[in-house]
Amino acid sequence: MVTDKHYAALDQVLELAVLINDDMTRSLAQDGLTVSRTHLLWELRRRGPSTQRDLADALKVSARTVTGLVDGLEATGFVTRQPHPTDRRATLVTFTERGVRTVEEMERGQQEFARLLFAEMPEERLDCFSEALGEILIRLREASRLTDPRGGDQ
Amino acid sequence: MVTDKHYAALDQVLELAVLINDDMTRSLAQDGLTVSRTHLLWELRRRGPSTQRDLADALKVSARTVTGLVDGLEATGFVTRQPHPTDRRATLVTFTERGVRTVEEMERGQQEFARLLFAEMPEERLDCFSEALGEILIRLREASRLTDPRGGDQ
DNA sequence: CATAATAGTGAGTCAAGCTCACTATGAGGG
DNA sequence: CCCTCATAGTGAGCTTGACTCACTATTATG
Repeated sequence: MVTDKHYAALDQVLELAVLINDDMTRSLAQDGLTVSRTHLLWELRRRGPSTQRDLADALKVSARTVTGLVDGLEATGFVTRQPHPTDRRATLVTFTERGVRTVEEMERGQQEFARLLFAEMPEERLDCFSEALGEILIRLREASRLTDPRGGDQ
Repeated sequence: MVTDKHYAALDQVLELAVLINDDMTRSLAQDGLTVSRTHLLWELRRRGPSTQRDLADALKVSARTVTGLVDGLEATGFVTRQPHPTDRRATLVTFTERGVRTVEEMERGQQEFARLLFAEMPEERLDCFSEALGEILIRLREASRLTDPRGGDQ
């Protein structure tokens, strides 16, 4: 049985997804940054200097798309392409000074965002929320794994 | 203070947004339907026959964009354009038979989705989740209202 | 009636994804 | 050693969905 409560909760979840998305889009529209380019920067931060191939795999995007994103990020001075030390086919994407600074700013922005969402929430409620959300994510990941044509089982 | 718990919860929320988005994109890629076209269908369902202007406002999108979406939906036979009875500048977008059937199917899909996410969850936890999410949405809407250049205060 | 506002569209731009075809390089098998 | 195949990256060109600007047709108003 699906009750009204379930529907109400679903509506909340959908609204959350939309608002989070909007927020991301909006907050990054400076300095020629876009959502996708920002994803790439985050991934680069997580992995350190990487080949475009590795970035493509990590972002679940075609190699061609990464070429375009890196083109953009290079043009605006966030990253540079370096020759790969051992594989002359590959290039290493690395941060510039400016890129590092920008990512650090984005991290501060995320801290701010966490504060906005949760700072006023009593710990008990946060725990409950987090546990429920954990359950939901498990189900969602499972459903996603089953339907995703890219076969998201890593 | 922002604690590790806050960060963990934020990560969960971000993952939720991504998964929900992916799910929407994937589940609707049939019959020439896309996310935006589907949004328009939902809005049309909610409002009944509407002018493109009204749809543009409701979807917070330019009139030009709605023209394109309606073009697509008309081509695949989900909606038709009818002359407005009193204003000869305007056109009314209305469902075809097929459009109605499709929207009803989508509603069943949403029911299924609610079941997937919440059916196994004890009511207590669902209540707590929903309340916490409500708080969060209030803060998010507020933040969105402040930063949104379109001035989302209706 | 002249002017302003509104509804919709054509043309052209941009971001972000895709595929296909291509070059350059690397890795293995005879 | 060389021939073949795989891999890394890119050029060209397509799609969707957003945008703006300029335009037509119509309505509303001073």
